[in-house]
Amino acid sequence: MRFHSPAIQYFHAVRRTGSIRAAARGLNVASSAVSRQILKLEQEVGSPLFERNARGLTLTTVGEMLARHVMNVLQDLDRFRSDVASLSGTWHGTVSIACIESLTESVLPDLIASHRGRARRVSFTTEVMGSSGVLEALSRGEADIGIAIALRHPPDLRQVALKRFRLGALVAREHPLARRKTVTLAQCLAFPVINALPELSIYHLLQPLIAQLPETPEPAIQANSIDLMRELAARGVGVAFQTQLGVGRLSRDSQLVFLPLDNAGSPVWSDLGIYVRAERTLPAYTESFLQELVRELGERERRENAAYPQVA
Amino acid sequence: MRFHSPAIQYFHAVRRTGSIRAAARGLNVASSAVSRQILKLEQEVGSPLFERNARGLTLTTVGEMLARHVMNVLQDLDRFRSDVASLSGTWHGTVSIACIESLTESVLPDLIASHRGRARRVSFTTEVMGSSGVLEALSRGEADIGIAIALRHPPDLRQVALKRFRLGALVAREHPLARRKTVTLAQCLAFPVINALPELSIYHLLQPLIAQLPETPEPAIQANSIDLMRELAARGVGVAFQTQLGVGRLSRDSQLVFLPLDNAGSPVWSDLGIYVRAERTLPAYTESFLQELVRELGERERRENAAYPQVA
DNA sequence: CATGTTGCTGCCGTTTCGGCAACAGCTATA
DNA sequence: TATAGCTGTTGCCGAAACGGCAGCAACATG
Repeated sequence: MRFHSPAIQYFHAVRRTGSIRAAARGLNVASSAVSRQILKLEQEVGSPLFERNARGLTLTTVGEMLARHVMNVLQDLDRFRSDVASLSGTWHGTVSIACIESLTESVLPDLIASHRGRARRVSFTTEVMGSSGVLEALSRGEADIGIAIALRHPPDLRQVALKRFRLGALVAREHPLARRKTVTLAQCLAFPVINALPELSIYHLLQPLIAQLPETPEPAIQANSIDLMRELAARGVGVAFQTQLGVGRLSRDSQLVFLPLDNAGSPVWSDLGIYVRAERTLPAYTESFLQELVRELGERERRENAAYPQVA
Repeated sequence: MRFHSPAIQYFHAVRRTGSIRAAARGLNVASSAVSRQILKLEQEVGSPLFERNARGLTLTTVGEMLARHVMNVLQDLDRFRSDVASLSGTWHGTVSIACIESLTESVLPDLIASHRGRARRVSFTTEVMGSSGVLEALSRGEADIGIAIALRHPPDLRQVALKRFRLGALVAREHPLARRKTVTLAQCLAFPVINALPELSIYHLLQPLIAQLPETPEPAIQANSIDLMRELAARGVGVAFQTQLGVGRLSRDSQLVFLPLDNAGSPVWSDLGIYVRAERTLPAYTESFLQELVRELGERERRENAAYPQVA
């Protein structure tokens, strides 16, 4: 089922690899064939598509425009294929997800497991990265669904849903703060804290609030792994901060306690966005999983915000 | 700039014409070439795309799926072309509009004229048809922008905007009703009326209201042309019904008077929808005109609904 | 300076494409 | 019922496009 001219596919491969020879290797063809198709494309468009650096190729402005078109074509071809397959009862395909770390502890594994239970032929590829990386991966067509902190997103992406979760402190069961219902940032900073490094979005949520406090916090541990921070908190090393999303099981086993943050009387929100390329119709199986993801996150949002009292 | 395999374009032509030979004529190639490309496509998809009737070809279910994909590809190619062109300062292209008759008197000619004044290189194709025809033309990819009475639209279309205009009676200046501010349907039916035939949407707006009246109206003129109905009303033949959109100039010349309908104390609305294919990104010049169209219709909606009193 | 990489280009065999003419199947008309 | 006109399909063959091989110059890295 390859009814698009080779030029399209070759161009796509060259854009991804940034090199003609590398693309040729991946396509199992001679590099000369790839080179010629690119040259032919440039001749037909009437403008160079790549800048030839000595160490590979970079897209020109026109090249980026064509890349957008080619991505639309190939992604829609994918959707068409899945539509035809689903007509003959065969539902198969791969859902590719790019997300931030908060989802890996409970939300994503639960969802994928339950989905695979129903649709065995749908496989998954998930890649964990930073919020901006998620958006970029989506833009480059390297993922179908993205979950990230809701920043300003580029116009080629569409925000399917926006869910807010309360940011809270994570402490061991034996921690002095553990018996409270909520905590303020100042109360936490009286103890050793496990700070997020700037590459984590939690850093950018908390930093402005910390800056407002009169006292400078005592030296603390810094980390860039949500998982590590959680485990550290469980061992009583200090107070960690994250949304309750990343702490489902551990808190069920009662090793950890989650305390919603109270910032001058109001909660601290962490906004999670679900993103998709705008110029695209998803394959049925991807759309189906997306709906479940939105529903599940909405469910957790409702449940968690009901479980903890509003900070008057 | 034809970097898509001939099969795609041939398939598209065959779908439109419903015949291989007709498509071949339009493409200036031998019919055998077209036939082979279609056969090759069917082989690669693994399923027939057309049903061979003795008098031409009809799409199968899989064929319709491919048609959707091909339309997405070709329309997006169009957008890409316009993007490249606009990069070199050249803005040209054709905006294709399908709309109902109410727009032809004033809205569309005004807008097109003013737009061509600014962007001389953008040309227009407009086709007038019934509301359902507008939606079908859009679905088939035969128009870029559709304006129709806001019915339930198929999922492959997107309603860009929804504007409501008051339905009213149209009478000559000398008509006995002409001095009123508003009229009820019953008042109109005391005079000869010019009824719309079922192919016009006005019929479906008024019929349920007429059916509620106790008295059966006296025999009247029936027509399927908004223009004709307007001219008849101007000559004092009877009372016509339409939105004020279709009566801009004549009422300015004071030959006609527009009287908003009052139906048991509330206005009678005619909902106008602006539609676009959902799985599509419009070329810049089309998008630009679309924005103007939405703005202009919104402007008229505001102006007209302010010009006439609310029926308490 | 040597080595490895990059993209590009003749040369040539293979594949694909398209035009011509003929064929079978069907419909409408006489 | 016979004929004319349409439909899509199929061999045959020339032309165009494609792809592989080997070699080229340009540049980066050691």
